[in-house]
Amino acid sequence: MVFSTANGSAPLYTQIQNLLITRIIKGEWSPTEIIPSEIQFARELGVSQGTIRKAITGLVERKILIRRHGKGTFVASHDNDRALFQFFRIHNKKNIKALPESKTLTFIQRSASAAEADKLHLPKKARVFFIERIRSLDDQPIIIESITLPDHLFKGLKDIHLLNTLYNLYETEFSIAVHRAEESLRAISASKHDAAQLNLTEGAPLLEIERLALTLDNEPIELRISRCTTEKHHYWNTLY
Amino acid sequence: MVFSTANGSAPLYTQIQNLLITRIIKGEWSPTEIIPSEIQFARELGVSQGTIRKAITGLVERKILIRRHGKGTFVASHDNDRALFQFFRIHNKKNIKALPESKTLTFIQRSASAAEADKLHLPKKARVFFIERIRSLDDQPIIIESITLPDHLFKGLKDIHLLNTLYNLYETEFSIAVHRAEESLRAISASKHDAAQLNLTEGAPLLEIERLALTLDNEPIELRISRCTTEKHHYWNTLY
DNA sequence: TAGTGGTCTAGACCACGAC
DNA sequence: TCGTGGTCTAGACCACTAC
Repeated sequence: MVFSTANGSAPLYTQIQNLLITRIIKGEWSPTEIIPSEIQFARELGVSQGTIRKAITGLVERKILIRRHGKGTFVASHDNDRALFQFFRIHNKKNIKALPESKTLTFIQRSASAAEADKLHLPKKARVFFIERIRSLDDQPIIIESITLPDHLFKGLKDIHLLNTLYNLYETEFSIAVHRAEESLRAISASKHDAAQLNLTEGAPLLEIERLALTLDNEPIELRISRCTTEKHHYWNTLY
Repeated sequence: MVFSTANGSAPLYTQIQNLLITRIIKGEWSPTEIIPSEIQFARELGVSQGTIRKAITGLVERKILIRRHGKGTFVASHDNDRALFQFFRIHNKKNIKALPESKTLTFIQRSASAAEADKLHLPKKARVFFIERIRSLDDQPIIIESITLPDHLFKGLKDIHLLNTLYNLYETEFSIAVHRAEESLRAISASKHDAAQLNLTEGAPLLEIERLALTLDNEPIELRISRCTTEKHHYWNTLY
């Protein structure tokens, strides 16, 4: 048995969860890839299938793994569904969401601001990619969004890449899997620039969403600031 | 066996979950009260303890029940912790929350507006309680909040009641348990009234949170509109 | 048909809390 | 000490997917 059973040690299934997470972080299996079956794991680790099931169930709940009945267990990935249902919270009046269209305004490399470096855990003035884009819902420009990415993680990123869903792009082209995102929301006044892009008057109230995307390893890899007009849309959340 | 095992029927643990939910809704056990032990349930329902455990685990995850090791399983309640950690999302710059102080400005009964009646599933112009209050964080007025309650559910509600945490009050005084809340967030401009109460200039951007609180039975029981200045605070959310 | 995850059982043993 | 929930096992059988 590879696990500690000493008095006071964590339960087996917790140790197995940590083992799985470590192996996923090491890249032993990538998003969308299948992991060994429960029975194989049970044999490999010398525990019962029930214990493996319990460990995997926890990771499924944390959206680290996905089970498919009859097929196997897979590392979670940012497909369009996840982008839309887990990570996009802007709804229209009927409380329906639609994947927005995006138009890139700016795509440059520059030095990180002090705030960006701080939030992305980068050295002062580290190089970053900076992207600005407009997102439209129902053919109306609703969101102006600025995205900052550490350039050492995204070597070779090109303007053309930005057509895809970003988190899917990070995964497939740069082997960076976003696991969770932390958002803080504020109300601000539209700048002249914001207002021009969103067809509003300067000073109009905008919902500002600052999002930091993190990997399973808790490394911040994207800072995204979205400013949204909420005349016809809103940010939706459910509390339990 | 009281359960269906016909081909195509839901799993036992799902049927047991539904049974438990039904019995909680009927009021067989109230928030904070203990429910029978797993072994008792297993005997009563003629299934194994493992199946009961699986059913209860699901309800614990949905925050309908709470387990206490060595003590028993209890119906979830809105204590201060839950109010603060699950249902209050306003943080300060250090990303710390503090339970706000409240000062009541208005406490009246009146007819519901069309929007209120619609959202609370009430007949047109049904009578409601309407409360307006200011909430302060760190001694600063931050939030102006208006609350609408169907008066038939809150018979005898008095101004004096409002000193408590509201969801706890609903539970203990009116036997109404809030299970979840749906929020929609927008940016708006402060009205003259808002601005005066929050020491702001008219037109300042405010974060407006419209919250509908629902019971386990999916009945809406409170409509709450909070307008927050986000100069020194923000709304915090994590996505997975 | 073979392999996967999904359900359910019966039972042993552990850890916590109240008495 | 007793009753509670918590962990872990071994095994039966079901349901879905692919071949």
